[in-house]
Amino acid sequence: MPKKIRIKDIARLAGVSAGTVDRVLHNRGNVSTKARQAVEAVLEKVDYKPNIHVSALSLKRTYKIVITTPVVSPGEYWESIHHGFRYAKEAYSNLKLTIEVLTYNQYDIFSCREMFRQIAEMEMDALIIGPTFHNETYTLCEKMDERNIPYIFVDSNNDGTHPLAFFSSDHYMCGTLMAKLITSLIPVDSKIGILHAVRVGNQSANSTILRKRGFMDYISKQEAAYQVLRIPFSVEEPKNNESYLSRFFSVHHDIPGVVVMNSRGNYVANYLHSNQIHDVKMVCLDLTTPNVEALKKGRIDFLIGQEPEYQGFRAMKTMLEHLIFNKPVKRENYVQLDILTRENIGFYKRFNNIML
Amino acid sequence: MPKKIRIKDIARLAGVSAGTVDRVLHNRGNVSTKARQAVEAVLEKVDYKPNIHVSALSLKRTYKIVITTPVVSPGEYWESIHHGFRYAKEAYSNLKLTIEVLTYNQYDIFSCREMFRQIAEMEMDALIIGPTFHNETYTLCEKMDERNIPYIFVDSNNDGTHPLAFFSSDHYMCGTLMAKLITSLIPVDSKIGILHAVRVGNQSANSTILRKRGFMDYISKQEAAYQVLRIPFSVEEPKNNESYLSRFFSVHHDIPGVVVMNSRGNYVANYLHSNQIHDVKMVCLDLTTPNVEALKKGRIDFLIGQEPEYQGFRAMKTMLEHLIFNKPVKRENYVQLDILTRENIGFYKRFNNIML
DNA sequence: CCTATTTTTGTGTACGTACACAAAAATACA
DNA sequence: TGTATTTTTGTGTACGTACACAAAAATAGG
Repeated sequence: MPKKIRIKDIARLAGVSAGTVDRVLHNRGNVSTKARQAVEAVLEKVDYKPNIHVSALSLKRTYKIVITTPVVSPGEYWESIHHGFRYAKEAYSNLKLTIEVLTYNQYDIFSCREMFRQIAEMEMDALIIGPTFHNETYTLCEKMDERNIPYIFVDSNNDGTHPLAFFSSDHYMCGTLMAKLITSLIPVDSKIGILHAVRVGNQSANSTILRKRGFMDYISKQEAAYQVLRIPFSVEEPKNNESYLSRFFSVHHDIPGVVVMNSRGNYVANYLHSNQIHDVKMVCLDLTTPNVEALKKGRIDFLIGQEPEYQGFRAMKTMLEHLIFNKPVKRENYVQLDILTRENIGFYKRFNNIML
Repeated sequence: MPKKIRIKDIARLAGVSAGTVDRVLHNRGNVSTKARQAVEAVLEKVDYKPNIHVSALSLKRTYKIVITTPVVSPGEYWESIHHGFRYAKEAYSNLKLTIEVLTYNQYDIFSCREMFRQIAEMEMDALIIGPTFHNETYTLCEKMDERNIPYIFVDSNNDGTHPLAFFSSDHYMCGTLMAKLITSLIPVDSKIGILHAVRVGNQSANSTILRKRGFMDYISKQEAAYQVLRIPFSVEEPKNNESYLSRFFSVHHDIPGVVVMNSRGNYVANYLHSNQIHDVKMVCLDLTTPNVEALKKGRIDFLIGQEPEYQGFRAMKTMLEHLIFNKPVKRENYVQLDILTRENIGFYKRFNNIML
């Protein structure tokens, strides 16, 4: 077992002092070419891994990180992502961190535009973005690129930008998986109800669209001729949903399976239950509190999880380790698509134990 | 934000020196009743969380941990558990650890008995056990209890013993889940082939038996009348398996689904493929390399994962934090039952990112 | 009451890194 | 060449904990 190499060891091997090694490691400048080369030569040879816990302990300066995401509601998807942020912050509680959370209304493009305009001018060391509107996000990122401030996406990537990294599920594959699951539950050639709300004002290839594409591509590749029927639904304006659903299910009273591609599956599941419409198999998205309840009660058959806590945790962790320890970063990070049933939901850890 | 409380702070509040606080925290003795009470009173009030990274840094003594599990083969279940052990060891690489791995032949009770006899007498600070044979494990644990050496199980618990903790899947629920999945794939009232090898010499309620029970209980609760057929198979003596399988499938050529409750699902999947028997849905266990391949090729429909890397990681981590930092331990730890398909297997992280 | 012994308590150092500051070397300029 | 200035380098301290060791207090024994 090779002994751990320390800064002091590198200094000795390079014939310089520890201070010089430190300056080279952190690009602090004020190092002669000769000394730099000597240190770099040693670094080439040895496998130096700084003890990040000690680094954190010795760190003096304060880092400021800004987070912007859609508004957070209890028990919902974005709350889980924020849990991840907080958990990472605790894991690095010996660092001196200032974290500012700024949320926008994901159903109001003007709210987002105004918030992003402010953020673009703020003092900060790094930015974490939960994007919704493509153009607004793009504009913000352009500004960040200009100012040389690193940013990381959670939930989705945003085309044309240059993030340090993103943590997201593969939305297309998510749709494919949902198709696979619903078709395994229902007879061949039958109808499938599909509910996906496209957000007004969002011109981008957003996650729901990608999911739908993955879904339809899978269906069309099957030998069986499924009939996919769109169920009207609006997350923004819930008042009409009851009537949308009742109209749909009175026409298609024989529909054997429904897929919901946003996190409101519980709404449909509970509608069906309270209207005594049984035997409709359901595949839904996200472990929101009401969805999990519906799953446990057997009103939803499969629920897909996108590791939101993990996304938040990793985004924050990656950013901190980049900023402070200069750790190399993997840019593309697709998270697991967890398949949950009432049988295995109880063991799903989310957060209690997983990290650190 | 409340400032972090340190040993020094506790000392000041209790009117003693840092050394005394240290002695109380670590039960090192040589503390007057008065001083102890003063310190304990302060500890009641404040939320002291030692900085375990610094603790590790300051630690002088070496800890020895013994691991015993079945023999490890490349790409198989137990190798993943050992990956977890190693990963945890790396995560705590600033600790002074001596780890001794002693494996036994899980198909030879005498090999196990002899190995455990030796282990019972060895010098060590802690033991991690991957149990197979109930009585042999029980005897070893009795000895450990006597010697006051803590032990943790991975993969299964062992009745009647007193482990510090165990990390295992809920095997009964695993069987239930497999039943749920296979019945969702095949027509009602059809036949199901089930393959589960009971190990010779293992009288205990072992994991396979529990899985079978969970499976059968689920099936018998269904309205549909499935017919469950046992497929003969021997992991220990593979030479007859080919003929077992050919006999079974020639009789039951119309069987629509097969469940394999040990990790050899790929064997059946590939048999079916090479004998042009298609349209047999398969639900199998464990992400061994050959199983994952069969899943990706579409020869297996659902694969259940039991987080073996996580089991190993957590077992080691829990033991270290107990031994060294005196961290409170949760005894019962059931791991996730991950449902994998060819669609989501690619995102399954196992180890690359998860921990630390 | 004094000394010897034991118990209790406090102090100091190491661990590996960041960074401030002082010291030394190199360079500029007269 | 000598002094001033800048660049480069080395040293020392802090961070929070474990633990060795020395100092102080309490107790025992005569």
